Amino acid sequence: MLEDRRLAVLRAIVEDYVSTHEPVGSKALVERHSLGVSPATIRNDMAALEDEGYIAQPHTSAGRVPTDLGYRLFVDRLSGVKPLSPAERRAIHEFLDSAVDLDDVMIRTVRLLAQITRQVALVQYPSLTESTVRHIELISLSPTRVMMVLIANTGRVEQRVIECSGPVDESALADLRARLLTAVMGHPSTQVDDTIAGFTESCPTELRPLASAIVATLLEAMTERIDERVILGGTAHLARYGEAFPLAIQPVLEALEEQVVLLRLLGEATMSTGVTVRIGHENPVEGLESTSVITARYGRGNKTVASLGVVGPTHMDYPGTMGAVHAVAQYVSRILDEQ
Amino acid sequence: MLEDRRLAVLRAIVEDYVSTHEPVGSKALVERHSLGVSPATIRNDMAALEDEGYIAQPHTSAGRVPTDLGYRLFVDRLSGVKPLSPAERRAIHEFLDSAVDLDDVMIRTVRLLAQITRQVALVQYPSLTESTVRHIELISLSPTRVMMVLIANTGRVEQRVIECSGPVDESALADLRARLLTAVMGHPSTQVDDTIAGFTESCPTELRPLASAIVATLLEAMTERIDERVILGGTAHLARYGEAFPLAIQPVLEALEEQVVLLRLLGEATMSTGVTVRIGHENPVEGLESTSVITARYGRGNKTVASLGVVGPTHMDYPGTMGAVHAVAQYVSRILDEQ
DNA sequence: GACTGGCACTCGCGTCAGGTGAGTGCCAAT
DNA sequence: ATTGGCACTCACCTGACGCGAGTGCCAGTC
Repeated sequence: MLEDRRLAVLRAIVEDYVSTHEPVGSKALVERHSLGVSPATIRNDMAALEDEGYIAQPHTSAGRVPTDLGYRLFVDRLSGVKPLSPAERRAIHEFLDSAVDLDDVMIRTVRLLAQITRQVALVQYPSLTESTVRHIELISLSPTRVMMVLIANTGRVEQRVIECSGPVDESALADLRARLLTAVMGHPSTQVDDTIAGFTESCPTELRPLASAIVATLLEAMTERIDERVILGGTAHLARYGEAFPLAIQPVLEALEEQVVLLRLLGEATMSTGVTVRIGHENPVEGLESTSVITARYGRGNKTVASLGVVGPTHMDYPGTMGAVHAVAQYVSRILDEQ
Repeated sequence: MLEDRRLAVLRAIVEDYVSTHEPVGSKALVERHSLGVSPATIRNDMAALEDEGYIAQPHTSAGRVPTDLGYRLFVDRLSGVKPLSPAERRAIHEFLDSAVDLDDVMIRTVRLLAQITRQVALVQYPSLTESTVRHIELISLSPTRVMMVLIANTGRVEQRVIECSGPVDESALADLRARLLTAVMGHPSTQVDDTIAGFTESCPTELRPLASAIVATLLEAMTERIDERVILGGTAHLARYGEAFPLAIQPVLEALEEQVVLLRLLGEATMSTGVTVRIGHENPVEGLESTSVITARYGRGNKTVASLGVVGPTHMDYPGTMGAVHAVAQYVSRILDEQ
């Protein structure tokens, strides 16, 4: 009972603070929410909540503001995931359905997510390592240069140029292409190392130098390029807070320019189903101590391929944002399935 | 003589203002620059410059600040292009030379440009329309779906999926591929419309439905995708000014998120050789009235392919930035030539 | 006629004092 | 356990004030 009301107070504080962006006091709280008790009682609860570290006051004579811990409790126990409105769902559907290729899907997704959450959006390209090889093409650019184009079943395309020690003729290339295809086509790229072992040796002697060069490049493209790409959008939303908040946007913008950082933000999502929320200092990234990151996995079938999410100030609308991230991840999964 | 000194005063004002970011007064001016006259004389010149619209004062009792017109005159007549230091040139060289593919070149370029100018950098991908077709590949994804991969001599790769009305067998695809290649390979993509006219009719009847679908997609990829890609970096530099300046960064960030806007910024560069500078309101883009854009073309051989540049506050170091943009454009051209 | 020293004037800016009010913590009463 | 009352604390706003950088103008000088 007592515990219940305390939690209700915390919820009310979070909700008010998120909507007004101002420290909330005991009087305002009883007025806006029908808590059925007097401000004095609320003050006692607030004092207790402050002792436990869920809220804090910026100055002695100011209202209370949730701490990271407070938001954490709110997200874990006090709020659900707010489903999107039918209109929003329809908008997502229409917007994503008209994408023409993978790049387009990614770009549309990041814009969409930024728009409906009014936050900075992050979308990771489908991981190569989690996908299967759909096609490999070898194209002769000049007598001694070959371009390898690698196409994954997710629609992702990788290209590499291979410098050869000697001239390569078309028929040799065609031969190698056929051999390569039978060796790796349809295999998950994680297993390519295995399936391709011994490939060079299986080729006729005269092809071996080229074959080994190609295999080396292929493996490099497969493994080294775990270097996944992440695109982001909606950075302008950061400036919305800039003025009114001590949330310095420069470090945030700097952090968001580093692919490595973006990958860490998205990558360290727990494997749990659903939406992952990381609040304030829970973030592993320097410069993002006063932001929260909400991510979800998306995937082909039931296999997760990559993540997407948003970055925003800790005082964000968690239920709504979680709902949006979840919904978008689902739709993107569906789109990828269709392809 | 008189005219000369007035221009010297304008130059001094621009230089001082760019380095201090504070309105500059007559006294400070004679102290920092050896103009050989008294502050009172300078004041007269300043009054004249103000009448002509080259400078302005924020408040009655403040120093002077250059207007857009003042910067324009400065750029046109008072400043040269400052060459980079040998160390900077070497850094550019090393950094760009280790790029592995076109994407990598672009990404490295944008980072480099942002870093040395300490400004927001823009780099346009080499235009498809200005390039020639190096290879076209048709890959069967499923019985009724074909992926077309289009490779330009700039290293750029476009992919499209074509839905077919009926099943397509491999031999038909191989046949079509060969016919397509002989038709368009090596041709500038601007001429593909012409060279491909009548292609469908030249095919055997049974291939025609697929052939026409492919031709349609090809043309679409060639023309509609004048929709060039522009990448940007160094947005964090915007925040550097945010605090101290009325330069609201939100509209700028918003504008920079629109590909169309970026293209207009880069695209409307005059065809003149060298570096193009657009100052403040000269910009055709809403929201960028208080920024300047400095662009240069880069190209393969002597054919310009695309543009790159930076966006920054009007009170930027024009000679230095112009030098950097120019140098980077040259190096990128060289890299593309080597490929 | 161009330049200069002098001088009165303007006005943004930083500082300080005082008043206001929202919000708190504590305590005695229910 | 809850509540009303009360003294206390500060952040914030406001207006007054002085400072000083900078200007425009004018009369004097080369």
